[in-house]
Parts: sequence; structure tokens; C-alpha cells
Amino acid sequence: MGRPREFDADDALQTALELFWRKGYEGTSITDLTDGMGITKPSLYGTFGNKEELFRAALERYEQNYMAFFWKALEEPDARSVARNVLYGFADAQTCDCNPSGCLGINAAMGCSEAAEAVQKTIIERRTIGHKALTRRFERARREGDLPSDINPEDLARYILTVSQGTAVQAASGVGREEIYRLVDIAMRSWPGSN
Amino acid sequence: MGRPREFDADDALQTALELFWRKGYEGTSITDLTDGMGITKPSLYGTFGNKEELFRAALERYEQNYMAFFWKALEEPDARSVARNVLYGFADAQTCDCNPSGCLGINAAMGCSEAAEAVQKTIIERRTIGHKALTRRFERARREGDLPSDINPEDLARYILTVSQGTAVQAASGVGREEIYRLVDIAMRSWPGSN
DNA sequence: GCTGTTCTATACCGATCGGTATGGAACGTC
DNA sequence: GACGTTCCATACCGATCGGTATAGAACAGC
Repeated sequence: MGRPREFDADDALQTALELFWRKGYEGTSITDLTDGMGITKPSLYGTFGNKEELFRAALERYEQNYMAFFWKALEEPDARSVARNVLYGFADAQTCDCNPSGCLGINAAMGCSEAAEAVQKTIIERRTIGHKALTRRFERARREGDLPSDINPEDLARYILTVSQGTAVQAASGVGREEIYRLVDIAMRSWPGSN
Repeated sequence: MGRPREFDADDALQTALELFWRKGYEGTSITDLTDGMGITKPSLYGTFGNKEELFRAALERYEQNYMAFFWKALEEPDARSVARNVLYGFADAQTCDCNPSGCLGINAAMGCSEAAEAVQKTIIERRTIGHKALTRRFERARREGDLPSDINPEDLARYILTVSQGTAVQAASGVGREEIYRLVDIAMRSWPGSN
């Protein structure tokens, strides 16, 4: 029933995702989106609702397609491997030649006007979810004797994620993968009992 | 000669600095600025040139008034104290109740449109200057036997600055000073010979 | 008090922002 | 082949973007 759409909604969403990733939420205009996706404004609004809904769809796709390593890393047998895989997983995602540099969440949510507060809040919530999951994984490691009992799992998780957010800034400003790898090696030296 | 201006240019610049710090370069509109500074558009343009020049003036003031600790830290006698002072200095600046949260350079330069490319580039250059200065300080420390000779000063400097950029993201998303202090303590454990 | 200069207030500029109304083109169904 | 439905193209909407022209108000020097 009805005329079929002339574009692939999945391809279009992928393009929107990459644009938001590269230029942020407010830095990407509707014209940027329609030009990049190769569709017209009514098609965009008809298919994706509005700019904010499109961004949320892109964010969800981003998490499923590029942040899957994080949840996978939590299944590593020991806490040190979890931390390593998280750090290197972020480093890889942020410096892949086939992706924009840096992190979608950070590029999109920093320094935006009041109009983007809802989007900003959502991204901070997502970060909090990741922090809580990593904290729980480290709590388990401590119960299992995998981490010293004087370690605070919440602080350790925040440290790992903070380094990853820092590498996102580095990557966004053009620092390459090899440099970031070496930096992550140094970060891992802070691991309990490393030296 | 001529009518004297009815506002204090220094106060106005300070207000602009705080607005840019809080909402970024593109996230802060001219109306935000004039409203906050309590002046009209012609006064703003007459005094500061245009938005970009005003931002550059605010950035310079920011570095002089809020980033002075960094250059001071380089004068510490040993490399470990340098690193500690840099990390805690950033943490303090990013989480002071009297300032906006986070870092002006990061809030302003992440995820902006092509229109802000020149500003973005300037901020990245400033970061590079800081990285080079810290690298040279660590090179000196290595020569002085203050750091092991198998340490790469450039990578170590990048690690310290990356953690600080990560804490800027944390602070901007509402994480408090005490949490960031504890995270910095963990980061310092990666220091050569700490454990 | 006049003049020249500098500031401020208002109103305005074209461009772009996110979003939509309208009309015609392309389909599946009957 | 007419019909209802869906999609696309164009043109448009009010609001806001960064920036400015114009005109009057407030001063210093003479």
C-alpha cells in the first residue's frame, strides 16, 4: 500500500550517526543531515520524527554497533582483563579509520546550549549506566579475591572510564591510535599490584 | 575625548569567559553574551570586535587566570610532584564552586560545526603547547635521573593530560571534586616506581 | 556653548535554524 | 483504470543566528 520510499532507512540512519559523531548534536544541522543522507526534509521528518528523535535512534545504533565491546569486556574472567579490554576497546572505536574520531557521546554532549539539555542529560545517564556496570563487575572481582579488598570498585571504574573519556578528547583532536595505545599501557600500570 | 563607556570591559570579559566556559563557543549566542554582560550588541562589537575575537580574548584570560597552576607545576623539583600538581590543579579548576564545571577548552571545542573550525584549531594548538612543555619537563627529569630511562616522556605527559581531559568530562557531567580526587589518586599509582 | 568624538539604543540586515503545508508522483488493491 | 495511501519535491513558516546602519546621548577640548 502506498508509494515505497526511495532510500534505505538503515543506511540513512548510519549516515546520520556518523554526522552526529563527527560534528556533535547541535553542530549538525538538518541541512547537513538531509544532504548527507541524500533525502529531503519531509522524508527525514516522516521517517525519524524530528532531530532529537533521530539523534536518539543514532545513539542507540551507536551503542549497539560500536560499544558492544564494553559489555563483552565485562565477561572477561579477571578484573584486569576487563579493564584492559575496556580501555583498548574504547581506543579502537575512537581511532578507527572507518569511523569519525573520538566518541559520539562526548562530541555530542559537551558545550551545548540550553536547547540540547535533554540530549545532554540522556548521554550523561548512559555514561552512568556504564559506570555502574563496571563498578559491579569490580565489586564481584573483589568478592572473588581478584581485587584487593582495600580497593574501592566505584573509584577504580571511574578511573578507567575517565581515561577512556580523555582518550576520546585526544582522538577527536587528531592523536593517532599508536600514541593512544602507549598511553593506555601507562594507565594500566596503575592497576593494583602491577609494579 | 568622547563619551565614556558605561560598563567595565574587564567585568564584561569575565562574564563572557564564564558563559563560554559553561556553554561552549557555539552553544553561547550573542544574545546570551549581551544579556549576561549587561551591554548591547553595538557595545560588544565596538569593544571586542566580533564573537570569535571575544572568545579568543576570553581564552587568553582563562589561561592566565585559571591555568597558571600548570606552568607553576612545571617548576616543582621532581617529576612526580609536577604530575601531582598538574592533575590536582586541573581537578581543582574543573570543580571549583565559583567556576563553571569542566574545562573551557573542552567544553568549547568538542562537536562543533565547520563554522567554528578556526576556534577548534586554536584550542588544539594550545593543548599541544601544554603537552610539549610537560614533555620537556619530563625529559629533563629523565636526564636528571628523576625518571627511569626506559620511560617515554612524551607518552607520560600525554597520559597525565589525558587523565585531566577525562576529569574535565567527568566534572562537566556533574561528578564532584572528592570523587575526582580519588580517581586522580589512582592515576598517580601508575607513576614509575609507585608500587 | 559649540564642536568633534565616542558611546548607547533601536531597528534592521541576510542567512540559517528546526520544522511544516501543499501538491504531485508512484505504488498496491479492487 | 479509478482509488486510497504513501512518499517525494518545493516552497514556505516563525525564530534565531552573527553582525551592522542610523540616530541620539554623553562626554573633552576649546
